[in-house]
Amino acid sequence: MAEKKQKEIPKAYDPSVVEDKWYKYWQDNKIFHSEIDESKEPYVIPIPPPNVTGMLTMGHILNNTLQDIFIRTKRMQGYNACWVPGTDHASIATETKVTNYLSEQGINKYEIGREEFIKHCWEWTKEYGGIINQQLKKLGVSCDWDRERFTMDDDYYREVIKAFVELYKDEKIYRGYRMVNWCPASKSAISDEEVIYKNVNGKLWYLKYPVVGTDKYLVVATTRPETMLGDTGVAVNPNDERYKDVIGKKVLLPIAEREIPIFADEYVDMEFGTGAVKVTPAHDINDNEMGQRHNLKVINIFNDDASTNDNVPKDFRGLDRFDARKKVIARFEELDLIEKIEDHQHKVGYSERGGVPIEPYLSDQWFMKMSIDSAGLSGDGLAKAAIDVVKEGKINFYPDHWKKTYFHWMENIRDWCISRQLWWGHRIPVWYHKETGEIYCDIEPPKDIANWKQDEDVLDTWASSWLWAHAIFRTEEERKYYYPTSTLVTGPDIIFFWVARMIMAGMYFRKDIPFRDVYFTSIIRDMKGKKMSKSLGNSPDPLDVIKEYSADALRFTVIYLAPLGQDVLFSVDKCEIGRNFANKIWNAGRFLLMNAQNIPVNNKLLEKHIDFADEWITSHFHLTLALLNTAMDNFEVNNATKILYSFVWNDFCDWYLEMIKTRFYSDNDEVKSATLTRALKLFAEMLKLVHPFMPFITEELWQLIEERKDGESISTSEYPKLNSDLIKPSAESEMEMVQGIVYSIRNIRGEMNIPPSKIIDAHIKSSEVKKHQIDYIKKLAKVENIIVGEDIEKPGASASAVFSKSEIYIPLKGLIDLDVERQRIEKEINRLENSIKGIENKLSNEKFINNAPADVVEKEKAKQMDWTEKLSKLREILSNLN
RNA sequence: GGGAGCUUAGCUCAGUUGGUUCAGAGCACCUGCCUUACAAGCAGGGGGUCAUAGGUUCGAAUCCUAUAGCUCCCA
Repeated sequence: MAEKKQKEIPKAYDPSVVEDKWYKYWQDNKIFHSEIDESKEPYVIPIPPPNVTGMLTMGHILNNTLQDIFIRTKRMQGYNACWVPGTDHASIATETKVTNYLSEQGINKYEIGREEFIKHCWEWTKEYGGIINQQLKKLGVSCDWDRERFTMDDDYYREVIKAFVELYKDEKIYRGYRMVNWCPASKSAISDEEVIYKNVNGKLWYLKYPVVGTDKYLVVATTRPETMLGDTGVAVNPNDERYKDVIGKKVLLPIAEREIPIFADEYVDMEFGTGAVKVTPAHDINDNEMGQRHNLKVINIFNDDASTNDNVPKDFRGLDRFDARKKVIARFEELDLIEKIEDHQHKVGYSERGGVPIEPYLSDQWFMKMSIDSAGLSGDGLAKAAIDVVKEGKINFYPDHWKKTYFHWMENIRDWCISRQLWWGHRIPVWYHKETGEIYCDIEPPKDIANWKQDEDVLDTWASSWLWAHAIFRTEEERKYYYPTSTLVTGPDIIFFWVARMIMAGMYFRKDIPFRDVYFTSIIRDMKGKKMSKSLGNSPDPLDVIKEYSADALRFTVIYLAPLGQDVLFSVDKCEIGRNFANKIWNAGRFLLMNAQNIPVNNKLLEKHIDFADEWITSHFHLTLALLNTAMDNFEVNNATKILYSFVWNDFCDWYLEMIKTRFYSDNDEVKSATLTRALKLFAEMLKLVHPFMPFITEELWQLIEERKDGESISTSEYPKLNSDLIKPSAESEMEMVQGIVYSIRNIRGEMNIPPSKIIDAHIKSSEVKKHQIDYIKKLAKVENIIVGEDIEKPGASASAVFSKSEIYIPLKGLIDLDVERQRIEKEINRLENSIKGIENKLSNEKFINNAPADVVEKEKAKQMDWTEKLSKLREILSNLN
């Protein structure tokens, strides 16, 4: 390690080599691996498993950086930190991809059969699976990779099946012939949550149905004329005067030539269309409910791919639903049964994965009981317990307002359709007896398997990932130790899909919450506010960004830009924030390490030659730590980055490092040594605070500071502990004064356009400025000679400033521009006058004096005195100038 | 139709329990600097009626009401 220091430290930080080197080091040394350790409290994060075939997005970057910040902080704070990574099998997404891939090869899924198809799925998974995890490693995430899980792993699979059986035996799962959201593209049911509603510019067709026994027509308005083939009634509102006389009569349904009843139902909106609606119980959820109320026939007119079936007239069979629409319209036109066609914008449900309009469709499906009863109190579904634990504050949401959304959904929840007509996934452990139709449900198949036929369906992916929080742990012993987990970091878009269901699963299977805190991340948008997505092409590839700016820079930038609960407007060039910050840290380290090549480090001198600058930076370090701890406790991670940024850049670099330079140039070797030793120690502590945010650069520098043992890492070093005793008001105020004087002088330099090369002097009239502060003021304000005294007279042709009780004069013979100086002073006088006026108004207001707390009044009075004093000094200066 | 969130400097955003050193940061802009850690930098500076209108209060960016605009979720 000694040679390392001798090496030239590059001027600019080069992350490319450093990042891969340390990630390998961390893995080789199992820094992130966790085992049960009863002496330590566990801190656990279950990763939201990305799709096994997914690619890293900016959303993943934000989400995983947050998790890494939490877990790294807790690890350093002495918790047994365990972050379990993994992927889910994404049943419908993966099956769609594999199906498409195979059909490109001319292979039909149904021809090769289930087993063969699943083999292809596994091949696909092996080829593309895990890419995302390799990508995550580039980000520096400290997951325990030895614990990586996949929802289709044998033991996880078994866990899912076991859960199904348990729920079935407890009568929480049932099979029913129900109307579900049918995706004709994947020929499967999907859940309510997988339906995306889009605004569609469609038409409203007004169709004339002849009323039987009259020469009149009843006009119905519809957005889906093709479904008329399945109509079994026409409904009107019972209060609708227009239709009172036709209720109870029948219409002759055109094309189908079938008589169907006209009936009254409160559901019908009199304002919409003509006030008369066609009713298709097989293909619309509301119609289905009306049909049940009025005992209507149910005629299913579609096959599972949404083409018309044999329940429609011959000419109309075998047509895709959109072709059927055209043909129905054409026939109505021939029959002169269209009254009019209007443009009409309405919402159409689309299948999230299939991308086609969903079809409400009656089929046999498996459901899980969710609902609470109408009073919202009990019910036999799973929702109740999950509502309670959030209400009782056992689980916290950040931001808290997501609770409202959560409760609203949970209280209106409907039973969950968990069966999918797919092959890639957990096959439902139910067998039907070939002779008797008897149902058998268990983990193991029936012994006389030849007499049974297994259900063809698999489970919804979320019906496997809802077990994630406990199923990631393999043994009961581990579950006892690691469960409940600590923090879940996820997007609000899956609050229903996943968060709510995990809570239900936790309460049902473990009788305990799955996690204590849920952090909902922001959504990453582009600079125009559009959501980043691959299809829009506005999402940068995170790996390119890492290559260009470094993982540390990307991490820091994303968090810096992402306040809790707010969306993030991101563009790649914003990563300069993180890159520049990393460079700043690098150069601060470089400065100290370069000095360490000439000045010996000696820990025995740590407490020697301490002055107010050291006390001040230590005080500020602990002040910062206090703020940082509070921010982290409240999950204000974005705030935490700002706290760190300002300490590192403004306090440590701008002031402290500049101040220790005066001592590095001292001729007292012990002073030099003590100063450097202390600075390095503080720098190392600072690196620890930054480490969870920027793991790579901090590890690199930490390792350069001194020789570390094999396998030692900043990741497992001890996090700084807050020591409030070290927060010293005396040092803070002393520093404040030095800074104030330095600012004043710099301001004069700046306003007067005096280049740094120009040597100036300062005369300070003050009883407060102490000898030991003068060197610092000289160095920081670039002043050659300073005269301090209580009776200093203002030298002629000088610029002036007042800070606190001190008057500062800069003799500027030949340099001073009296107009500029006058303006400077007048500006300051103006500012003061306004402030004082405000305070005077306040203090002359009796109500303020009477009502405001005493300390506030005192504060205002003190301010008034200080400012008035300062004002009179400035006025004097101004008048002398004139 | 119901709900949630947002509106502060040219841009992107902070601002916890209401108190003129809280009107702030970064970027951009202007001026001066290659000052032996850093030009990815240093020093200085300009810039905002805190969406609008009312209200509560001694005092409002902060609390309440209404209005306008934007975003999202649910039906």
